[in-house]
Amino acid sequence: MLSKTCEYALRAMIYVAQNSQNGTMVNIKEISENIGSPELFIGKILQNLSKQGFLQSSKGRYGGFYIDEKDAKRSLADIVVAIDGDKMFRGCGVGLDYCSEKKPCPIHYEYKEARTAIHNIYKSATLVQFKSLTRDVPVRLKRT
Amino acid sequence: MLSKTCEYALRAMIYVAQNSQNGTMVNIKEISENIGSPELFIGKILQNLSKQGFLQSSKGRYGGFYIDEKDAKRSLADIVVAIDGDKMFRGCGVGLDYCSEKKPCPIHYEYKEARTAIHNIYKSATLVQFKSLTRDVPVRLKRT
DNA sequence: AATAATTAAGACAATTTTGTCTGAATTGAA
DNA sequence: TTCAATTCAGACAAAATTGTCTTAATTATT
Repeated sequence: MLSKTCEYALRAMIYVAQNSQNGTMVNIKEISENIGSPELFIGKILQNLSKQGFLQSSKGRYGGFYIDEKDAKRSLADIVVAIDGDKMFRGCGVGLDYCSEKKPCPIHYEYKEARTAIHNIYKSATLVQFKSLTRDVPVRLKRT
Repeated sequence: MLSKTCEYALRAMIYVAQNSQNGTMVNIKEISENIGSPELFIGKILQNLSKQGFLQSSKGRYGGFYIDEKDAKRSLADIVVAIDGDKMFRGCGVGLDYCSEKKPCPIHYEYKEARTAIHNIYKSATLVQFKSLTRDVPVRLKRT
C-alpha cells in the first residue's frame, strides 16, 4: 500500500501531466484543489520530485510545475520508488525473516507472483496513459 | 502493505500456533525473542487479539497465550483485517477518487485483479499451514 | 523600478504509529 | 498463605508521518 504522501504525489503528477499541454505552468493552489490535498504539503512533495528530475518547476509570477512529453513517459513505479522506496515490491507476505527461496513459507510463491504482478502494473503504467481520464468538473483557476 | 503492528501480530500468531502443542502457554518474553519484536508491544497486540477471540490467554504463573486447533484454522486475512482493517484490499491503485468501475483508470482492472489475488492468498492461508515451518534455532525459555 | 505571484527552504506543529512504564489482577507453586 | 511470574489496563513517551508557517528567492507585469 502506498503512503499518503505517495498517493498525493501520483495524483498530482497525473494532474500536472494532464494540464501541461499548452506550455503554461500549473500552480499548487490549482493542483491541491483538484486532487484534494493540503496545498503546502503537495508543494513540498513536488519540490522533492522536481529536485529528483521528475518534473520542471519555475518560481515567480505564473510559475508552477510542468511535465513535458519526455517526463510524462516516466512510469508510476519510478515515482512510487522515489517516494516510498521499494519495500512495497519486496519481502515476505507475512514478514517472516526465516522465509526465503530456499525455505519458503506456505504463501511464498503465490504471494511473490501477485506482488510481482502489482509491480509490473506500476512499471508499465505511464503518466501519458492518464491524460485522457479527467474529473468531470475540473477546478481551474482564472487569470484575472 | 501490512503495518508493523500487523506484521508482528502475524509472526506472533504463527509462533504461538506452532508452540501450542502440548497445552503449555507461550509467554511474551519467548514470543518476542523468537519473532524479533519489542516484548511489551507484542503483549499489547496479543491482548487486543485475544479480546477479539483470536487466541486464548491466561494470567499468572506459567501463564501466556495459546492457540487451540479451532483458532489455528483462522485465516491470515481475518487477523490482518482485525488489525489494519480492509483498506489494503480496497480502493484504486493510484488513489484517484474519480476512478470507478464506470470510469476506470488505466490500471483499474489489472490492479483490481492482482489485489484480489493477494486478498485470496491471505484468505486461504491458515495458521495451521505454518506449523511445519519454523526457525532453525528456536529460542526457548527454560523453567528453572 | 516597484509590485504581485509564485516556488524554495527550513523550521515548526499536529497526528498517527510504535513502543514503554507502572501498578493491579490473577495464577500456580512452595 | 506467601511469593513469584505472568497478563491486563491505562497512562505515558518516542518516533515517524503528515501538515503548516514564515521568510527568501525568483519571475512576469505594470
